[in-house]
Amino acid sequence: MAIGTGSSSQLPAGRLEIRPEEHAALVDGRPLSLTMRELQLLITLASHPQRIMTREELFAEVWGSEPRREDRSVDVYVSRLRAKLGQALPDLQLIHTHNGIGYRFSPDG
Amino acid sequence: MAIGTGSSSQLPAGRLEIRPEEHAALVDGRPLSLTMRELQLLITLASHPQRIMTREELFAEVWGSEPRREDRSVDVYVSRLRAKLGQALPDLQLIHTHNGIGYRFSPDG
DNA sequence: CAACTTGTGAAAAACCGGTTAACGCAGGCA
DNA sequence: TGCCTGCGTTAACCGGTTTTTCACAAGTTG
Repeated sequence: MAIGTGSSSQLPAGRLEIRPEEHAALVDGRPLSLTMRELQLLITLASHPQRIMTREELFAEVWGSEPRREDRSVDVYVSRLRAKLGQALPDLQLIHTHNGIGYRFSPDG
Repeated sequence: MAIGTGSSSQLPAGRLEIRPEEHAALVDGRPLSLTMRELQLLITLASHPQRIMTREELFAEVWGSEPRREDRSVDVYVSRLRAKLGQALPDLQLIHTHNGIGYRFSPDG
């Protein structure tokens, strides 16, 4: 797993590679077809590995504002992201739910 | 045992580490899966080591209100907390009962 | 022992999260 | 312009989890 900090940065080991500046996320070198929101959510989560992020934090970074009280957008996008990641990486559970708090990205599943 | 005051603060020696701002409690680096109430109760207890805290104090800090007369919620959550802590740290008795008064958190068992 | 206190399991109620579907909007194009 | 397509948002449903509450067993105190 790698998050590119420049278009040249990448780690050799991981299967998932994220290149924010290229608007791309690759699994085994093949690009996932993510929408803008999905990609930004993935980037945000992956930028803080192992850290539990609240919906407010995620919404702030991806949407750039505060969610209204009952906003489920983050949930919906996490769901879609999981679906696409799960298809490319069936064996890994990268995004973990923390009930009552938020989500956590774990690079190693 | 360490209670993080910022996401960087941590003591090297202890096995239990609490990071309130990350909504996490770790034993030997591995996160306990605590619910919100359980975590808040642990944080509250651990924030006042060696101090006997009454049910009223604990309830006030965790629930943010006053318990009704016969409320046993604190007891129930202490029980659950002990169960989860006891599984991760079988040799330590971190939460002590003070009959007729309340509970006390002792970092060293 | 008798009265009181605490521990714990379990039922009931409330809440939360995953998912799907429906809707609206904007862009592309004939 | 009118249609089509894809994305983002919102709402609703369902299942699972958490919280609350209750009941009784076990422990403690005097």
